[in-house]
Amino acid sequence: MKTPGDTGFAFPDWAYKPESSPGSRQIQLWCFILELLRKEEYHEVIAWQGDYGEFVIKDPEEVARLWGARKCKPQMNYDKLSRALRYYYNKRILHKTKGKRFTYKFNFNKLVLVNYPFIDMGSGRGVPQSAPPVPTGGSHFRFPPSTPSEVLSPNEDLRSPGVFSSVARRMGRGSVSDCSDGTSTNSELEEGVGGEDRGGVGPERAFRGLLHPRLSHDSLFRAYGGPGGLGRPPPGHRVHGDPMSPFPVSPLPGPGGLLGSTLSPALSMTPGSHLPYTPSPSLSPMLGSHFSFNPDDMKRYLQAHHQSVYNYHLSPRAFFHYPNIVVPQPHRPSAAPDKPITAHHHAPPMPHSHSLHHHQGEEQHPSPFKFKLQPPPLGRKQRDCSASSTGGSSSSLGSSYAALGLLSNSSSVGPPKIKVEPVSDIESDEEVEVTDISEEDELLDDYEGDVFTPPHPTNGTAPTAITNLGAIAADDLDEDVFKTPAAPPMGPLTPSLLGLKSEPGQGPPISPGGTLCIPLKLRFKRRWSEDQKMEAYGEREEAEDKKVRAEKEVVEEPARRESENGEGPRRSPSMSLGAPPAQRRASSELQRATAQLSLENHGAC
DNA sequence: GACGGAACAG
DNA sequence: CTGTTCCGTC
Repeated sequence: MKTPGDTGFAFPDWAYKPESSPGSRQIQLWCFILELLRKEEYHEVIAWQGDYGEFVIKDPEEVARLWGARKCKPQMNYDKLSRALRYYYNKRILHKTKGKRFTYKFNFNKLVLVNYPFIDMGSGRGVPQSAPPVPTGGSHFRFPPSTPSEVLSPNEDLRSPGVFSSVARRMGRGSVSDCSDGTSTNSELEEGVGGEDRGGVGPERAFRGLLHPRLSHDSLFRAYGGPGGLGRPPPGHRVHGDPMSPFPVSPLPGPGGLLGSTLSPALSMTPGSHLPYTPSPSLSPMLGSHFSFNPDDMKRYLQAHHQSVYNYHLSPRAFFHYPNIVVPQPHRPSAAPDKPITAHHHAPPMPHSHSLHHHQGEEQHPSPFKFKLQPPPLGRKQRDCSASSTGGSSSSLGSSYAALGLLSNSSSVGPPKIKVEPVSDIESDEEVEVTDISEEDELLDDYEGDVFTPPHPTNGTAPTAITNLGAIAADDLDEDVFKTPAAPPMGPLTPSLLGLKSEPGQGPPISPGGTLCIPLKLRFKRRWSEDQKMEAYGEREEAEDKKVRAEKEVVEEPARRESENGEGPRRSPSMSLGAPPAQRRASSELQRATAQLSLENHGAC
């Protein structure tokens, strides 16, 4: 299963971002390092070693030379290169392994998360051949906090927790450079990613290819049954991916599957749990009136949410990332992820679970569902060139572009339909992260403590989950703490992912597979009531949000000036970050439900 | 060797 | 912005 060309992964060219971001125009050092790391031929000069994500530069000068060659900087030397590397510390892309010469460690949380979605993580393809040892022991996987100023730098929108965010954001903007210099790896990428795609795709692959990273792993997974859902290999199934791969490839065996492996503990809590969902009364027709489980109501209800989300929770940037993604065909609603096929047990009393049903037939394997991607809200230079250039070529690339809102025409969709699905989103995430640092930490700790089982020693098993360090922003643990959490093969992770830091007595029941067992109906109901509560909270939250913002941004002119480019307020008040856990949980559920519904509703597409 | 400030380049 | 180049410090 390795990719034909198999040099592992490559970064899509959208990552290049030729036009903007001067600094990212070319390959970035970390990409380059990764590139070397995955090629056997360079194992003499640089190789994975030690902890997960840790690598040692065996021949500094050679690496420098190679780097210099790549960048056309003949004068490059290790001293300079290392300076560049050091800059990554603050970005939390890398950190130094103290005490070991020439040894650094990647923060795969960000890198992988951000970059791998476009790669075939699902099949382990596209993963570096050589990879760092699987996590060994720590339960933590966080980066030492960067300075607050760094992390919360105004440039980062104040909300950026860290690299993860910044990288992701950059990605969204297309500025993250890809690892290739544009000459060497695109093909790889296509082969690796696109190539396999054609065959039978695993859902995750499809998702990844199609969606924005965050969207893909979080919302999508949740929407599609989360762990163990579609097409996932049976639990216990092999952990695939490169055994050595540092990238937590999807391969979580079993239910923890994509989610577990892909998501980082932190991340897991962010998107869903943080989902700052704040209902918008005006947009929620049903709120306050009546609610029934009849499909129409549900639909409206959810649509209202969508709207609400759209209007209040997504910033323009978010749109850029999730340009009206319409998920027409569900693959499989989250409700029945693990029991889908045999749904009879507890088939959720969903009114229109029909779509569900039919899919059940085809079940397991996922059809890569198609997304309708629509043009981003607006503005932004058209990066048609890139889109067109790759458009048809590789599915993955195409998807990537699509994800970036570049493929608007491909699916000539009329009026932009706004179906913002899984809201998990990006921006909100970020905001949340910042304001919720303390909670994040708690969550993380929680996660680490409870959910994360100590990584298996390098057993060549699946790499594990990538943690989202970005979310870790503030805390500081020293590097020893920075261990990769191993994705428990089975998925102890999931619970937290789905349940979002499920509190012992409170989270939704989780099935063994990590799937929620609550019937859809029930969930909706729950959501319903929560929404009502939330409404009440709405204002307060907003206020809080502002407060927080004020504190952080201080003089920054807030949003009074709603973006001039009518793209919608980039910072929506409701994006609130500080949503109480309960709300967050609810939000995530909403997301799930929404996704489901939306999927069903669009089944026709 | 590692770190990080500072100036500067693209 | 992402580096690159220098350089002083530990």
